[in-house]
Amino acid sequence: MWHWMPYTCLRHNVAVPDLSLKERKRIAIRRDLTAVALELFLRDGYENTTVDQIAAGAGMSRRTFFRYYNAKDDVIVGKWDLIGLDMITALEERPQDEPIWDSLRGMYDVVIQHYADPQRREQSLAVDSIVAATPALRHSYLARRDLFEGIVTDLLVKERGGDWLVVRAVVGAVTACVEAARDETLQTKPAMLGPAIDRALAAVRDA
Amino acid sequence: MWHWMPYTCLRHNVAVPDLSLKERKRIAIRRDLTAVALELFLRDGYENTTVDQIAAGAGMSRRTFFRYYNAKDDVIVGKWDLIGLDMITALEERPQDEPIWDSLRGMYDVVIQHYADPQRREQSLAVDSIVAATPALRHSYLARRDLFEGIVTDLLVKERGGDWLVVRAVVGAVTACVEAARDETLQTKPAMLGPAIDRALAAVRDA
DNA sequence: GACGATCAATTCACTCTATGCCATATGTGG
DNA sequence: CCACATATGGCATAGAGTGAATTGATCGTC
Repeated sequence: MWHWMPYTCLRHNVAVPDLSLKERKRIAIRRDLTAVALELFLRDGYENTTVDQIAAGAGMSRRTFFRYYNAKDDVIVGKWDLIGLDMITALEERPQDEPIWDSLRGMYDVVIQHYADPQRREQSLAVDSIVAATPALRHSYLARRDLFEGIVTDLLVKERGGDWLVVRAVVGAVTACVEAARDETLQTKPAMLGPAIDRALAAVRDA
Repeated sequence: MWHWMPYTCLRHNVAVPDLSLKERKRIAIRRDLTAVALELFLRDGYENTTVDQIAAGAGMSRRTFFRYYNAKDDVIVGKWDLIGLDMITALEERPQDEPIWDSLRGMYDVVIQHYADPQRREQSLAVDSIVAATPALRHSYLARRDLFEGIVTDLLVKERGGDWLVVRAVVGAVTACVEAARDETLQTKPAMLGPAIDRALAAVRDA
């Protein structure tokens, strides 16, 4: 019942150079919905905002909202799918003979870049603050992260071979480092994200 | 709105040697509920089982069910809180000057022990199979794991000092190794859990 | 043994998410 | 202008979760 393969779906959207009018319309409406939702969530909190309010704010019925996002949390957590897409693309462009540890570190440069852009950063920090304040959204985020780790692991195993257990463990370990760095730096000193990631990675490697 | 500090609460229950009749009753009822739920979930699946059915099966109303478990998934995922308690106890008994990496590895012996006991293993494998088959429960499990990692990190930082970022990263990395080992071994070859954990840890350390 | 207090359980009503179904509107191409 | 596909809205429903008031059982006290 959960989202119809977000990554492959979105990837298709990105791969096709010029999207059809219909698809562009769809993306625009989704953007509208997230914008409205973000505003309401920041003002009233996630739990105190109903889907009806979001839908009404974007000028549509609740039923239509669920045609664009299959769950209330998707409207906010779905953003990560797009970043995840970029990360996977970045990972695939890495040289095949590179140690996966380094490939993964390189993959996460996408996130660092993302937060380096002031435009995106402001938006993302707002999202992060809502997620941090809402257990339910934190759960959704963790679920997405888990899904993402699985996809990355499968990709690496398929393209480079190797033991699934080992690859999965390394993917999880690197992700844990990034996550720790995110938690520590993001709200107060987002510029330090990169160094924090490297510090965490170094700590794990010679722990 | 989420669970009233499961760990501290349960710890209190365990610390106090003889529980009051009321509390023992409460624990017994919770056990009944999980037993009924487990049976229904295995037969019909998690999504196809309503809270009403579980409550009726245990001879109570839905409202009363929610007095014992604050959410439907708690009835199944809540088991991990107890193991988590044992793990934290095991961690606290570790020598203070031991490298945290080793302390954490020792802490996870509790899980290995748990699956070594044929009695508990059968029960836990049933739970695991349901969780594996149900995305929603997987999400709940991830949330519990995240909470647990936070508690462990805070404990280590408080008792041994050190950089939060580093401790959190190491905790996450070790947990990721255990999780990978669990995923690979549990359903098919549970006896190999210990070796798999060590293999994953070794792989991360000299990746 | 009766009485009153206390706490658990039940009942009822309600909100909100999510989904299926069918009618209707909004285009789009012939 | 019409037929057709698709997007949308409205309606109905199931199920999770919660609050409030009521009933009921248990226990100490006299």
